[in-house]
Amino acid sequence: MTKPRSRRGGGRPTIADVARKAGVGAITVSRALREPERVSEDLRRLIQAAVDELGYLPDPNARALASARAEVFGVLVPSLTNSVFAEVLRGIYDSLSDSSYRIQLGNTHYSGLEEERLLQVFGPQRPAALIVAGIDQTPTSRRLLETAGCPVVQVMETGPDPVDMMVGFSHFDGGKAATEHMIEMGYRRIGFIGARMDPRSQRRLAGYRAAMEAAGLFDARLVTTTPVPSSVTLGRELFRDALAKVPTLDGVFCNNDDIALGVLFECHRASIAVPKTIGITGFNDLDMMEVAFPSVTSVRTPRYEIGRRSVAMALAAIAGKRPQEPVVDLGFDLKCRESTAR
Amino acid sequence: MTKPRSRRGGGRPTIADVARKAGVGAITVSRALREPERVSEDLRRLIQAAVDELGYLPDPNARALASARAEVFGVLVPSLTNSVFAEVLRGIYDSLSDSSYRIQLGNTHYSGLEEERLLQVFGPQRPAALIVAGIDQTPTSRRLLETAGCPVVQVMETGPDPVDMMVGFSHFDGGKAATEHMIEMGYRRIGFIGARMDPRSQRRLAGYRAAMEAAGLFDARLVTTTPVPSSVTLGRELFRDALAKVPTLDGVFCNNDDIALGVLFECHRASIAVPKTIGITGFNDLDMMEVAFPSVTSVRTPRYEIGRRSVAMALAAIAGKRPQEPVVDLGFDLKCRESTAR
DNA sequence: CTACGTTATGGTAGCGCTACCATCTACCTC
DNA sequence: GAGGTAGATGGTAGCGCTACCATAACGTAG
Repeated sequence: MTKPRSRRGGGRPTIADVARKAGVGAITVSRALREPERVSEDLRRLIQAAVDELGYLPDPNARALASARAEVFGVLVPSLTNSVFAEVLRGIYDSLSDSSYRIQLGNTHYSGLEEERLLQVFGPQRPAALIVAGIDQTPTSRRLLETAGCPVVQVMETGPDPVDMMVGFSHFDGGKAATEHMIEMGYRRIGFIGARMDPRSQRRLAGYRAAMEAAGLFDARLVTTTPVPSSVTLGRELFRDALAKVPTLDGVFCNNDDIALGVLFECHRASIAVPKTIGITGFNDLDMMEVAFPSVTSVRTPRYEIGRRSVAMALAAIAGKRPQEPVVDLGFDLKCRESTAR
Repeated sequence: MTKPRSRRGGGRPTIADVARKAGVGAITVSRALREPERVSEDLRRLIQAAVDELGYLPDPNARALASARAEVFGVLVPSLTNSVFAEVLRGIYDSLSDSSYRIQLGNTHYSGLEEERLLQVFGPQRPAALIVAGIDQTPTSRRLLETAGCPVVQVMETGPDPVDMMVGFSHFDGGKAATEHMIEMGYRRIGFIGARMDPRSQRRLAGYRAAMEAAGLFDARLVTTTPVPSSVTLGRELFRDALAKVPTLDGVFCNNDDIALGVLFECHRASIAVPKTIGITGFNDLDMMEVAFPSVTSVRTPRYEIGRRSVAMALAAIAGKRPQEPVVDLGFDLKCRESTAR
């Protein structure tokens, strides 16, 4: 008359099985697994033996329900194919692979509405932490983040008024530094070429504009942008447009490296000398920019490090040790290469 | 003397609150939400009104515990930065964004051991489906997949003996087709350049070798590989090595497009004419291959479609409608471009 | 020797949902 | 009109864990 083992559960061992085998209470097994220091050495060993013998693995769903907290990091990025976010993700994953946290990834497609929807999906699950790209959440998203009841890290940028914590750098300063470098190298009719034009791109453009205006070089006709998603192909096309608009163009600051690569290829194709006739600067400094011919000047951004740091801050907050300074600026690094070496 | 609302839960509305407000049983609310067709029109409306008014959102953890099934797709890829997998992921995400499934992503770093660890983490959660890259799982991983109790889709390749279902294409055939094309275009001393050399790269190499041997052109010295992770930089270096080893080299079939791009840049830098002196073929056909100068011949692989199809098959299996044919070969498409147009 | 922390362990009562089975009401069928 | 069937609804009993509180055992102070 033994009660049928676990009608629904499929028969894998539960904490009660372990407790029985070890001759202790279920709660002690639970403790031994989560806070070993609160259980005596002897019992701990006994319980570990039972766990090993039965092949017991705690049920994360039951755990989450009972403790009102899932061992899950929710991560929201605007794009999966943009290698910039891929590197942030890599940093996040590498920092979390030793822990028992799972990662739930959402793709917002650069849409505030989609971000809201995903936060609504993530929220009820009570994640351990949320990492979101960008600082321009909609009011609804912001409220959802504020009421999530877990640490929140906004990544990629820094800015005033964090929801909770922030790790990133100033895109405005990056755009400004890149442009100033080109001016310094003697370029004058420097175009800005940008696609997608998400908030970060906008701030890079603002940095470009500030530098150009400070040098008395700004001209609205130098700016060529489109809301269309960025790609190498698009870089080529936008460059053609820019050149048609301003034939005297002598340099371009590209919104990102994909665009810059498109420009570079088009220069090859049209036999335009780089850096002599046209100077090129990219943004992000993907691996290939250094290898390209000529090598391309770019603003190196700490993507991987942003991922790592965001997890470190979240874990600290979970452990109750909130960082002194909730906003971390990791800076950037202008890599001057052949494409602007006039 | 009302009992304190939800000591632990934080006070958000539960299914019982909705049931009370709508004047029905809790189970009817549950049904109205999950199988609306089994509840009468009237009650459905009543319940929906109560749900909206209270802002009720079901607790996914409680749901998962009670039903022994989480609304989660577990996805395992070997790399986050390799844009090939990024596109597969994009396909998966796009196919799942209308559903209530969450996605839990694991990064195996091309390691069988890490794959095992991740499957061990994913398993106890009882995911609705598992999508894993590759068909060369370790025996342990294979057993974990077989006993996961949910649909499993192996993606990127096809092969005999699927765990459950498969969507991909033949890397061997792809490598063979690319090599045959180069032979046809008149190249003779065609090198193979490959990095990482995961199982799929190995099969592309095997395809290359088969084509070369069939033409009586194979020479072991033509093959240059390394287990080091692939990158554009590495492409350049391996090409230099290959050229030093076989100065009469007149073409290269590259393991992937990153390598091909590195080769192309090095040719520019060393003033080697492409396609005249050296022909180049890549693999995957990333967006930029068409834009490169000269444009680069490559094997277009249906990455995005693999992602979409894998989800479609998994969802069908969840719904009890297993596809007739569990192995789907999506093929590939050789894109002949300037880099091999001798 | 009593009072009182302090530490180690356990029992009970949920967490919020759904599987399972029971019930109840039409609506047939013969 | 008895019996059967299908469809709609609800009650009960968990799912496997942990929060909370109780208890026991052991010092240590007064």
